[in-house]
Amino acid sequence: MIEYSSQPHYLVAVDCIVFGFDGETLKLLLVKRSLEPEINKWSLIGGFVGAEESTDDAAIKVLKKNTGLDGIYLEQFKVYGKPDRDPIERTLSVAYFALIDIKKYSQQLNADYHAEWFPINERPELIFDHNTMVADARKRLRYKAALHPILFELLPKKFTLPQLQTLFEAVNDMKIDTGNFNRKMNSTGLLVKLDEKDKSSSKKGAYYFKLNHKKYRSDFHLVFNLLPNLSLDL
Amino acid sequence: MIEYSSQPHYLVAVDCIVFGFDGETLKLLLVKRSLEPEINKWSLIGGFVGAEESTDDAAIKVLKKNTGLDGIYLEQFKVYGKPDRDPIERTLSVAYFALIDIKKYSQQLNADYHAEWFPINERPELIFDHNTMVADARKRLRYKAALHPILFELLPKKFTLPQLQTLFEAVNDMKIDTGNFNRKMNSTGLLVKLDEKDKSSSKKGAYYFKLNHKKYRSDFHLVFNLLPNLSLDL
DNA sequence: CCAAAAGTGTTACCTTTACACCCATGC
DNA sequence: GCATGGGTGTAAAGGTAACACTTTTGG
Repeated sequence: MIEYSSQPHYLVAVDCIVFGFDGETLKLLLVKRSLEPEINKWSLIGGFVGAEESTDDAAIKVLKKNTGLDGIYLEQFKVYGKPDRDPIERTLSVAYFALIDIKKYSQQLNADYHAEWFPINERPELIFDHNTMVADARKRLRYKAALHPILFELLPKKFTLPQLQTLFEAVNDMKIDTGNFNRKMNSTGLLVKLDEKDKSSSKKGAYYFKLNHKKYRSDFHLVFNLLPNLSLDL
Repeated sequence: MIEYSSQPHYLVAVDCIVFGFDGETLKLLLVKRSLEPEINKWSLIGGFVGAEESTDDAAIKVLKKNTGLDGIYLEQFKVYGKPDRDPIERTLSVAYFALIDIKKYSQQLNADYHAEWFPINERPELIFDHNTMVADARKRLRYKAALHPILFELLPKKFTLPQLQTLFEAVNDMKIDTGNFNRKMNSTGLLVKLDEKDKSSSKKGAYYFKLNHKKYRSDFHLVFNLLPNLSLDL
C-alpha cells in the first residue's frame, strides 16, 4: 500500500462572503458562530469540508443550509493558509464570494440560523481573519464587476436602470454619470426593456428591464468596460 | 481543551505552474515525480505544506528548491479540492503560477532536480489534474497580462520592444501590430530606453529598454489595456 | 405650474486600428 | 543597392466624459 508517509494533515473549511443588495446599500450576510472558540461572535457563513465533497460542493451546501437557496452565484477567490489563523487547530479556509438576490432570501431562515444582513460599511467585528476576507472579497467583487456583468446576480428579475446604477455606485463607492451609464448598459445588449414601469421612486417612473440570459451566458467571459475612468486597485 | 471534534483532516499540497520565456516561445518548467504513485512521470513542481509554514511559504520554498531562485513572481490562483484528485489519499492542492526570467534559471540545477523546460504547446502528459491546472494557469496568465504589466517578470533586465512583442504574442497566441504595440508600451511610462542596441536579430538593431521599477510598482494595480481587441475568455 | 427623477442629445477629446511609410545596415 | 527587421506617421472610426437639455407626472 502506497502512502504519503508522515505528512501533516489539516482541517479544511470553506467561508462564504455573501453579498446582497436591497436597492440602496450593499449588504453582507453574517451569522453568530455556534461553536467554541469565539462562540456567539459574528462570523462569515462557513463550515468544514466533508470527506466526500469537493470544496465547491461544501460551499454550495453551506449556502443552501444558511439561506435555503440553490443556484447561487459562487466563486472561489482565495485560500487562507497561515498556520495560526485558527487558534485551536490548523485550518485552511477556502474563501468564496457569493451574490444573491436579497429578495429571494427568505426572512424566516434568519431566525433559524441567526443569520443577519449588515450594510457592508456598518458590519460588526468578525472572528479570526474574516475581516480580511471581507476586504479581499470586496476588492475582488469590484474588480470582477468592472469587467464582467456579474452584478446582475444581485438584482431581482425585474429591475430599473436607476437601480442598476445605484448598485454600481454602492459596489464601487463612486458617483456615476447617468447618461453615460445608461448608454453603456444599453449598448451591451444584456438588457431587455419591459413595458412596465416602476413608479415607486419617481413620478415619471422608470422602465423595468430584465436580463437577456442567453447573451449574459454567452458574453459573460468577455471583458466589458462597465465603469467610467476604469482604474481598479486589486 | 476546545477542539473541533472529529472533522476529517486532509493533506495539503502546493503546485506551481512555472512560466518562462526564451525569446521565442512560452515555456513551462516540469519535473519528474520522485515518489509513488506515478513515479517518473512528468509533473508540476510541488510539495506538501509543512506544519509551520503558510501555503505561500510552501510555494516559495518549493520554487527555491527547484530553481535556486528567490524573489520569483508568484500568485495563488486556485485550489483544487475534489475528493479523489489524488488516488492515494485526499489531498488539496493550492495552485500558484510563477513567472521567472529563464536566463536566471541556472541550468545546473536542471540535472540535480530533473527539472526541464518544455514549450507550452509541446509538453508531455502530466499526472493527476495537472493538465487542467496548466490550462487554467494559462488562461489566468492571459487575463492578468492583458490588464497588468505582469509579463515583464519573464524578461531579462534589458529587453527590446520586438522581444516584448514576441512575448505578448506567445502568451496570447495572436499577431499584434508593431506600430500600435510600440506606441501603447511607450505610453505606459514603464519603459526606459537605453543607448545600447541589440543587433542579434537585425542589421538595424533594436534599442534595449529597461523597466521603470518605481512606476511598475506604483501602477501595477491599475488596469491597463495592453492588448488590441481586448476580449479575454477566462 | 413646478419639482424631481428619468432619460436623451451634443460635443470635445482621446484611444484604437489599419496600414503606409521611412530608417539603418550587413551583405 | 537591396532585403530585412526596426520604428514612426497618419487618418478614419469609434469610444468616453461632461453636461445641457427634454420628458413625464404627482402634488
